[in-house]
Amino acid sequence: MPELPEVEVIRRGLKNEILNKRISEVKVLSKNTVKPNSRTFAKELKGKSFLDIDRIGKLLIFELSDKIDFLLVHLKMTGQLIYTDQKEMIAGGHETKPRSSGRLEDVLIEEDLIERVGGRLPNKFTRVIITFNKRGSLYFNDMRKFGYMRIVDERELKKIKSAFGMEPRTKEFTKEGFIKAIKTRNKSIKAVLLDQSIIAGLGNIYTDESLFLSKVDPRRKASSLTDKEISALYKNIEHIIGKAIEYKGTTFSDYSDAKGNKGNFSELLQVYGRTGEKCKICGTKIEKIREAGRGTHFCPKCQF
DNA sequence: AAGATTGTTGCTTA
DNA sequence: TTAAGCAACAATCT
Repeated sequence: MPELPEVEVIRRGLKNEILNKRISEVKVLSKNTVKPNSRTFAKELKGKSFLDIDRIGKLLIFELSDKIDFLLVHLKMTGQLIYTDQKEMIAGGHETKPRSSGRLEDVLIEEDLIERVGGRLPNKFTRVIITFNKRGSLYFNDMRKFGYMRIVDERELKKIKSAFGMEPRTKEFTKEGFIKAIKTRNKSIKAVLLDQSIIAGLGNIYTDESLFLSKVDPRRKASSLTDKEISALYKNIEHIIGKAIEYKGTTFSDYSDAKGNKGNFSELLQVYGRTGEKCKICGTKIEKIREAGRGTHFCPKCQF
């Protein structure tokens, strides 16, 4: 369930840790997770380093030091990217006891990581391990195996990027452009906001939250929204995405940042996951329906 | 024990 | 072309 804010927090965290470090080892524990195949994947990464990490929508883009290829990572629903340079974590499989050095500092760091990640790494959901300079490792965990890692060249990257719509909090995300994008669609506003080719980065949580803040019923046809409503929606999307990044994302079940930390935005959620609870504005019970094929939370009194 | 679940793609139908 | 609905991907929880 990572959406734009969660992926952005991961991107920033990772940038501080792994740039310009030589990749010494690549372990693929689940072959369908990487494309095109395990052998090519490992070969393309080994010996290189990451020069930069970029993002479009929910897709992470790692620039490789050969200046030709890029590593794309999509976390889909349950993917996690966690970096640690704890030797114990790397050395010990989940059946092995941690081999702590015994130094107080190391023990504390290790216990802290276990606390945050919920266990030692790798765990049974670890699909890929990328190790740098024989020390720190980047773990790609993904319970449901929907996520992927993929190497592409510049041409493919360009093509993939072109399929994304405008992205909140960038200069292309203008009020005028947004109004036009909404007004010209006949499907529901919920479906439009979730459509990555129209607006990039919103998922189920921030879509429901933005619509609540804007007092718009998620079932409304996008084209039926007034300029005033769309303007409010525009402002609220910008606001909520910014706020969520500030709070390090929303942790519902699987999300954690690059260091395994949980996000703190959950406490600010107004409707998502609050089915049957009281609306914080009017006290009416929050309802959950199905719209655009997704569980959709809203206040039947505040949103119309 | 059937049904629901965060994201995305692709297929079918209208 | 556009939109809606659904299955699939896999694992877990209720």
